[in-house]
Amino acid sequence: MTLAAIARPPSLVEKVRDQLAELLRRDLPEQETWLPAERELALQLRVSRSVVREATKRLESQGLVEIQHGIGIRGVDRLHRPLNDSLSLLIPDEVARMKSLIEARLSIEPDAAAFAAERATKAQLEALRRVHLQLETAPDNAAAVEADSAFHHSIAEASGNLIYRLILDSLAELGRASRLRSISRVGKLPAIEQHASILAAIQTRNAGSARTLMRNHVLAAVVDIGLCGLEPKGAARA
Amino acid sequence: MTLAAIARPPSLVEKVRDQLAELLRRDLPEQETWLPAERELALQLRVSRSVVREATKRLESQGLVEIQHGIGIRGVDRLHRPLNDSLSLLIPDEVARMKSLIEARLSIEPDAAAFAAERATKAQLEALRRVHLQLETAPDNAAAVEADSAFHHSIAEASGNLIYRLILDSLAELGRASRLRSISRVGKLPAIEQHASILAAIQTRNAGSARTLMRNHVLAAVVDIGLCGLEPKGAARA
DNA sequence: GCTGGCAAAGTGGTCAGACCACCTGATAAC
DNA sequence: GTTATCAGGTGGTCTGACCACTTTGCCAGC
Repeated sequence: MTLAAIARPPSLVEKVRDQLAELLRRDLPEQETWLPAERELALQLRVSRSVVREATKRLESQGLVEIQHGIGIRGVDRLHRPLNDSLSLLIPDEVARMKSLIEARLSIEPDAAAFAAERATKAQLEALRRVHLQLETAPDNAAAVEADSAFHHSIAEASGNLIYRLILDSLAELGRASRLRSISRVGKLPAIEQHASILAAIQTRNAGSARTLMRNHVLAAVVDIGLCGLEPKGAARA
Repeated sequence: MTLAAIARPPSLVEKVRDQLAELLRRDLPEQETWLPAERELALQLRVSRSVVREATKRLESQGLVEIQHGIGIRGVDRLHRPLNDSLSLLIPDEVARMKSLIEARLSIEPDAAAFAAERATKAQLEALRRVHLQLETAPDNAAAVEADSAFHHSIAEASGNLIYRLILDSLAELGRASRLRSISRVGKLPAIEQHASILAAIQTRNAGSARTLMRNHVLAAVVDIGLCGLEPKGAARA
């Protein structure tokens, strides 16, 4: 016999959090949002400042706001941050983390690229081209890493699957250090070339090709870092 | 020119959170852990109770502890919870969420099964068999869903990749409702059969077969729910 | 007029102590 | 023995004070 947990009336903090989250979710996409000051919020919501503080802190760790001492509370879109924190906690060892990271990317990114080839809107294709150009014209390594990440992010975005986007954003942030190492070692030319071919495949709506090219691109990164033996045997993919 | 952000000394709350997190990470795997009471913690750490509260609240939303009114603060392992919350926030619409969910599972679970076939330890194989038996002997639908989820969880565990485990745990929780619907409609027999064949493939270390079977298993779930058209074209997999 | 430093005001961060709401276990009444 | 009650401990909320950080804009000095 399985019993459902008793539903408990939500605490004040939860109510405040939900109300603020709802407000942010409505206004966020449009423009930068600043929440009122803590004291002001407490006044408006008829609760104590402690409650407001706990609620906003919670929103911060959910990646919905950024609290800045002496400045205020700004609405942001960092929903991938919690996953990021979880992974850092779960896998403290950096080498093990990198290995798991690559495996996970190999599972997800090729599919994301394939979906992007199928579904990308005109605006998303335009964004992809623009971001790709940014990598070509990047003045230094740091900017190159930035543009590299942005390219992968745009593909996840174009896949039309928000779960892909969330996961890949998080994995990208964890792998940022290795990306910098990789670009410092082999330069940005290989990445540019591979990105170009992936972009071409997506633009011509060739999902299969996009998948294969993305797979090879991620695998190339593995080689650049110096890891190996990541492929599961019996891989029945192209 | 790219500048690094100024490193700011961590706030009190962050220090307390890190210290407690470290303590929990060390003790958690072994047994149930109860944190001292808030007032006691404040005394020991020489900080005010507010700081302790904010820190523990943060740990709660990270899935590291569970705070119970009138009882205390218990260390738990719910690291997948934050991802779960993020996804619910990101995709409020349930149908869209379910669609993205299946796509993501199709990307990850077959690979996880393949890795499990390669890497599962004796103990993990034993656990898999035990969980499989639980599904066969489940007395009602609720128990069947439970056992079903547990089987997938065990495979993620056996994949040896904690990222897979974290992501799949979260996706499983989001899909729990649909699992119940599915089992109510078609019964547990198809699931048992499919699980059995996957288990066999893993036990014989046949990674390719495990991947294919898991893929079909997830696809079967799609049919049972009544969704379709999820496959990206040009899928170059078995 | 421009520059630099300084002070005021507004923000979040921390503190202390009180009281409320909830849960448990021991105790008293039956 | 069973049941009702209560005391003590827990987290939840409130209050109001003070500290630390930022921005802003005034103002003296150049």
